[in-house]
Amino acid sequence: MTDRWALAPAEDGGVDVAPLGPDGLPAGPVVREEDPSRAVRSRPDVTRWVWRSTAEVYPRLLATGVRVERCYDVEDAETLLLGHEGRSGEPRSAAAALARLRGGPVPPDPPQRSAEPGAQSTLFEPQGTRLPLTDLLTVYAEQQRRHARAEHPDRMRLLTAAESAGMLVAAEMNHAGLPWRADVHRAVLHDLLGERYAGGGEPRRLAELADEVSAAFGRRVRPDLPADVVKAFAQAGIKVRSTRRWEIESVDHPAVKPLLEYKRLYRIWVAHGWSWLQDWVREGRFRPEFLAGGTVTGRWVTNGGGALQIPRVIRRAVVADPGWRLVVADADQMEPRVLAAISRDPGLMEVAGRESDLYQEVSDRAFSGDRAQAKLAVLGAIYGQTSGDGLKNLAALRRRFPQAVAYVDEAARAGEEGRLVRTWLGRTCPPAASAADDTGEGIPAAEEDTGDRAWVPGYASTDARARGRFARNFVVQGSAADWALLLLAGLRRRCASMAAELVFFQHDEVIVHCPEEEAEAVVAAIREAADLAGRLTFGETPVRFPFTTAVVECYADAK
DNA sequence: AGTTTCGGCGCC
DNA sequence: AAAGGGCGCCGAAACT
Repeated sequence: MTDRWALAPAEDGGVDVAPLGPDGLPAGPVVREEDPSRAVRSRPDVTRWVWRSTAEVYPRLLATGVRVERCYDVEDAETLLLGHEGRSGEPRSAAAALARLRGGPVPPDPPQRSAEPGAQSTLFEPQGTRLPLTDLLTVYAEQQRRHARAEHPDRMRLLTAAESAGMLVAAEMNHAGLPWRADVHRAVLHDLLGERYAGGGEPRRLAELADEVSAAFGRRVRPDLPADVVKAFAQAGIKVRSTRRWEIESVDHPAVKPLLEYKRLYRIWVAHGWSWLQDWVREGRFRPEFLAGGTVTGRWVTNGGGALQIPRVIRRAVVADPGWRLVVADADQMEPRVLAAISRDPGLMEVAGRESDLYQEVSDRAFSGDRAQAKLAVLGAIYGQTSGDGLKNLAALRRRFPQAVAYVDEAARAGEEGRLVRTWLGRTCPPAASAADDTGEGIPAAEEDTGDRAWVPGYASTDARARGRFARNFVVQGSAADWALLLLAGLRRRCASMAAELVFFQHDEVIVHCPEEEAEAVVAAIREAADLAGRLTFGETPVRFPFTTAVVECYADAK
């Protein structure tokens, strides 16, 4: 029978549900259920739930122990479809989509709230305009037709399905939390920073380093104030334009060493110190809010706690529960492998078809054995390096892997010219932030007077160049994010039959928390999911996506 | 006084 | 060696 059902929260705390036919329209009556969890639990044969917003519905289900196999997130799909259609500036709520269909006034999107420490407030609040189930399905049915009009309909369907799966994963990670030992964290802080003083001021070690810096300059200097430091260097006869580490490092002055150490420890103190611990860790779990597809490229972001920037020394505090393990899995050289897959460059695909160190392989072929140079060249090509040794290295890369370099060059040109640029699955980079709706898409804004100027190498404006670099990186980083979604979806599926839980994801790295006896099965599941994700995302190519996996009790012991 | 931007740096 | 992509976070500085 029907395996797709739709679900829409009602005003009274209940939900409306209805089975869907192949056309995406109701294939049976709409039923009102008082208890959302029971509505789902009592329909175990449903393999995909269509709903407005995973963030609205799914946390409530998880709180009562209910999980779903798949979903389709209408508002996420709307965002992806609008982007693909070159309409990324338009409101993306389901209500807006409905209004566009009916020709009424289109409501603007509600402002996004930012997370507050420990608030968890998003769990029970609808964060958008509710839509009656029949209206939601009107939007859904039209979205099905819009998929068919996409540049690659099958890929577009895969993209929206994959990102919906990612939203389930994100909600489940938010629910599970990352195992966190506050006592270990405190021990690390004490070890690095020394005792805290009453009143919330700097801990002992920072105060000592500040004194050393002041002594070296011969006057009181606050090392946390860049302007103060620049002035102090100037008085010592040393011109520095900023206090960035790479600029200070080469300066010959006794203040440099304690200053750099101060900056390192200061960073840990303010970003992951005692107040962070107080704010973000509860009952042995760090609970950031993962947001799938939170960036233009499709990379995830987190709200609160800086979960994607946990310093290495602090990872000591991430410890598995007793009898459990952390399976830490890191994709090896993901971005160049993705470049091989999307460009179909024969040489690079052959290199990426091996599981061995890709940079070493590239180096052997194009850089006479200098791995570091090869790595810089590959990353420079992806990031759009414009100067330094990178250019010389790029030439060597271009000779050996012309199709790969041409692929990112073409993306850069499209970006500079203001054309749409897409990932392999069809996530689309807006041409530029529109002047009307400048809510900060992260896209460098277009200049007003360059629209009709032909693209000439070397003559593009600074802004156009920035857009070019963005677009060049977008196709690789974004396609990598496409692949990562498929990986997560596959891994989630394999973990569903185990006690294992996904607890962390960071671009090309995933952590699974599982009983010790499941660890080897999880390692195997990651490899299988990676292979499958490679085939599903990019089709049949020789490219492999190997992982480095470690089964550990403590995150810091991985790699 | 409250809000936004900046400088710097953590991660990939 | 030098500076090219994506983020979030913090305090201070620069606004209103």
